[in-house]
Amino acid sequence: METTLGRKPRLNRVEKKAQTRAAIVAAARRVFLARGFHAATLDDIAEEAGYTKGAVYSNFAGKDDLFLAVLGEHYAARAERYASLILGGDDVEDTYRAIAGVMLDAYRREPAWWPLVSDFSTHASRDPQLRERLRSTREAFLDALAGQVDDVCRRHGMRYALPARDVARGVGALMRGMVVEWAIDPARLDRGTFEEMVAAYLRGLAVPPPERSTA
Amino acid sequence: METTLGRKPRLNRVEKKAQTRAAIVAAARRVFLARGFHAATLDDIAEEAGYTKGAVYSNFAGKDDLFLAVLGEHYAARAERYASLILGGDDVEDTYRAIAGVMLDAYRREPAWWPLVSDFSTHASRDPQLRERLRSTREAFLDALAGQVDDVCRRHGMRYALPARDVARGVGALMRGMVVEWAIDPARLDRGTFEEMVAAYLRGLAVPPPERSTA
DNA sequence: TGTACATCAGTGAACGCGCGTTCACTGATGTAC
DNA sequence: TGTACATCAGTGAACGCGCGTTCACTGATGTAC
Repeated sequence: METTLGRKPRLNRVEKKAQTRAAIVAAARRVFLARGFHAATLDDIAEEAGYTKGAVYSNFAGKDDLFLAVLGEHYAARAERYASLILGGDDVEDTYRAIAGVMLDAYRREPAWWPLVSDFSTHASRDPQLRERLRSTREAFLDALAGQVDDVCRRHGMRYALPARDVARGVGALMRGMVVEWAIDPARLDRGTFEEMVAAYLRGLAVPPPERSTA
Repeated sequence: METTLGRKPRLNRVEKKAQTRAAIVAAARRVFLARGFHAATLDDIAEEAGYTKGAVYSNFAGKDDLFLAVLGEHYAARAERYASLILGGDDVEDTYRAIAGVMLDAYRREPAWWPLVSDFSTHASRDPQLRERLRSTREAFLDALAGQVDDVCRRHGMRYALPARDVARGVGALMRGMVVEWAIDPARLDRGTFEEMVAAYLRGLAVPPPERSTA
């Protein structure tokens, strides 16, 4: 005796397929994170989802297409969360460190995510069509981040020497690069150091330089 | 009638093996750059070098070991070149832009190099022994870069908020991250933008902030 | 200088293995009447 | 409501392919005497 909010025993074909697709994407995310893009196999993913490889091919064009689906969901969820996360205090420096902190926390939660995207990017860059799909997926995500940068500018009455989108791209690049360092040598992962790096980049990009003697 | 400086017709075993090894490393570099770490095969490499796969295994423990040899040679050559390259003018800003320029030129010359190292890093991070070998190889290279940072400090009578090694690590990270962006969307490769990013990072990291009214 | 033996860099072929993709098929769901 | 047929999500197995690694062997180089 379940309400309509509970698991419906009867699903039509469209609903059932959507459910299967979602299960595969969720399973793919886990397997990709656990094994990396190259080492993750469609067998692993199908089994993790409780289906066979055929089910994957019934829902996706192939491994690349499946990964793009995982990536799209990830970015959508991230953009939503970011939208209300980086508020910070009255000091811009606090906001800068908060930005670094949010990224670092995400990394600590899923350290394999960033290398995963890096590997897929290298892979995708060798196939024009795939590269274009990845590009547009990422660019949509960068829109959200650029919006955050604009918010920071508005709140603190300032501007940067580069377009908001490039400001965000740089922060992401710094993070992505440091993730490689941390992968090689986890001992280098230091919150204070990374906060200082991000803050320095944004501080140095601000124009005119922020005056500390405002308050 | 060649002098002793010419190609010696007679090579003893040690010399001949060293020659083979060098040829394989050089061929490996080309094939890795052309196809990427995962897609490059030992068959490709051996053929490119003019040997069979057995010759590779006679000189290296395997694919990973061979890549580390390529990496070691690259870093050695780079460290040497850097040592006399980033001189810059009287303005620190010029030096910052020169640093960005040197990296960008290297990228333009061999765009596949950075993704190659990123992919190998992800790969190596999954094997403790391999990761340690990569770590020490990289750390040696970072020593050279840290030396460059110290030179800049000495020349301009300044210091940074982070140890020289981390300053360098951050610049490298920014570059590595942007390379991923450029791989996805080559149109984003813009000299001015990247110079501004690197300059902003270093400018923001300087303590106390550089005074423009010195001259 | 010459001979007999030892070494070992590089050969060539096979091994062992697993992956992404395809495809004929099935049986539950959907549709037409 | 019931029947006959159509659809298609997911199955299961095979296909096609290539890779990293191993290994018995060879023949040129090195060594001992």
